[in-house]
Amino acid sequence: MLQVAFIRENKEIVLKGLAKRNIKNAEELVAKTISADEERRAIQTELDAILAESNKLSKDIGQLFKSGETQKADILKKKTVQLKDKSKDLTETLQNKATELQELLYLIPNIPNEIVPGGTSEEDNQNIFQEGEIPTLHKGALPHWELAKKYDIIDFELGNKIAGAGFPVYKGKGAKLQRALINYFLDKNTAAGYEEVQVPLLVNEASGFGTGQLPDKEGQMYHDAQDNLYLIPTAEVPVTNIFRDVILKEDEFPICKTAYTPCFRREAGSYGAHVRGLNRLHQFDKVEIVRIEHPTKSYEALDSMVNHVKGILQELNLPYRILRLCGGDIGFTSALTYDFEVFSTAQDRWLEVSSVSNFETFQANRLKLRFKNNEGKSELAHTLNGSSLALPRVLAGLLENCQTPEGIKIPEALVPYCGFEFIN
RNA sequence: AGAGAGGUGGCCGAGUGGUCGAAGGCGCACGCUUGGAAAGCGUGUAUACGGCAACGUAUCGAGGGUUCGAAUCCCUUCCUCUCUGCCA
Repeated sequence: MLQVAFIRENKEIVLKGLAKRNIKNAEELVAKTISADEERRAIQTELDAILAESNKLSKDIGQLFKSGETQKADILKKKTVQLKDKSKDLTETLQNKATELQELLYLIPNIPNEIVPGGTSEEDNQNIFQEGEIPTLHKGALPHWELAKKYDIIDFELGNKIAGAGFPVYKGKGAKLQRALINYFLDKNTAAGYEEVQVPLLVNEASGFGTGQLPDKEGQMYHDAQDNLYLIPTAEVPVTNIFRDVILKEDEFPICKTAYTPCFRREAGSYGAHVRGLNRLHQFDKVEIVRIEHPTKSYEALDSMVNHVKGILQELNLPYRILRLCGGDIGFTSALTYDFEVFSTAQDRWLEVSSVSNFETFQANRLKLRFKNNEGKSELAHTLNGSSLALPRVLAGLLENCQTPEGIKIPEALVPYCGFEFIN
C-alpha cells in the first residue's frame, strides 16, 4: 500500500507509474483518493477541536464538583452532552471516510521502478541475461511427466486419489531428490548469510494483509473458515510478517532470512497443457529468501539476490534466462521483479523457477515495518524476497535436461545430497 | 474441550472513576565526573493522525457500553499462562 502523503505530494509520479501498469481509471482513482484524504483530514481537525473542548469542560466539571459548585457544574454538563452528540456523529463520519480511503488505497498498486519496461503482457518482458547450454537430447527424449512415470519417481495419479489434481506423490529416488534439493538450496542460502527459519504454514488474516495477499488474492489461498486461517501460498507471508509492527534500529540492517516451506495455491482458473505434470501444482515445495533493507540499500540487495540465484542455477548446470518484468506483468505489490526461467528442453518452453522482487515500502507500509533513522524519526523499511528456489520446475528442468538413454544424470552439486548419481 | 488466572510503554511493574500517556525500576541515549572505564549524579527516552509551529487528538490486547469524565465499572471478543482431559 502506498502512503497517502506520498500520493498527495507526488501525484504525477503515481499517475506515470499507474500508466506503466496500464491501469485504466488511474486519474479517477488517484483523484478520489486525494479528495478522500482531504475530507478525512478536515473531519479529523473538526472532531479534534470538539473533543478538545469537551475534555476541557470535563476537567472544569471535576474542579467545580470538588469545590462544591454543583450548579455551575450542571450547566457545563448540559454543554458537554451536546458536544458528545456532535462528536459521536463526526466519529462515525470519520470512520466511514477512513474506510473509504483505505479501500481506495488497496486498489492502487506499487509504483514500478524507472527501469521497468512498459508493456501489457509477458510478451513484453525484457530478456536481460541468458546462459547455460541447451542440450541436444537423444532420440526418444521425454517430457518430465513421462520420465516420472518411466522411473516411478512421481505418481500424479496416486496424488489424485488422495487429494486431487495438483498434489503429486513423490516416490523413492524422486522423494529423496526433493529432500536433496531442499537441503542444497538451504545450504546455499545460509552460506550466503541468510538465517534459516521455520515458520507456520497457516497464517492469520492480519498476516495476509501485511504482505498484500489480502484482499487482492483472497480466492487464491486455501482458507480454513473454522479458525479463519490461511494456508500459505509462499513462505514470504509468514517470514515477512515476523517483522509486522516492528521498529528496527538502523544497525540491524540488513536482515536476511531463508525458509523452506510447502506452498499451497488454489490456482483457480488454470487449465490445459500448461498445468501438466509439475508445471503448476496446488502444493509444492519452495525455499524462499527474504530481506529487510535500508531504503538506500535495497536495490543493491536486489542485485545481490539475483546474483545469488544465478549462482545456484549455474551450479546445477541448467540453461536459464533472467527476465525483467514489464509494467503489465509485474506483481501488484512489486516495484521491480526479475523472473528466472529454466529451459525445459523436452517441452520446448521456459519455466519460471524464481521471482525476485523489491517491494520498497509497499509491504512495509501495511506491515508497519519501520526503523529509526539517524535523526531519530521512524521511517518505513524496504522489503524484498525471492525464490531460491521453487522445486517443481527445477525438478522438471532437471529431469528433462539431464536425461540420457541410460537414465537421469544427477548434477554433481546434488550428488552428495542425494547419495546417487543416476535415476534409472 | 472443561476450570481458573491474566493481558499496562523496549522490558519488569504500580495504578479500581478526574489533576494518568500513565509512579518506580531496568535498559537505552546524551552530559557531568574519570588518565580511561565502572560506579555515581543530571537530563532525555512510545506510536499514529492533524498542524509551518505552539500544540491538539487518539491509543493501557481489540470492539462496544455506562458516565460530564474510564487503564480503572459493565458486555462481547481475541490472545497468553496454570490445572484437568485428549493427543504426535
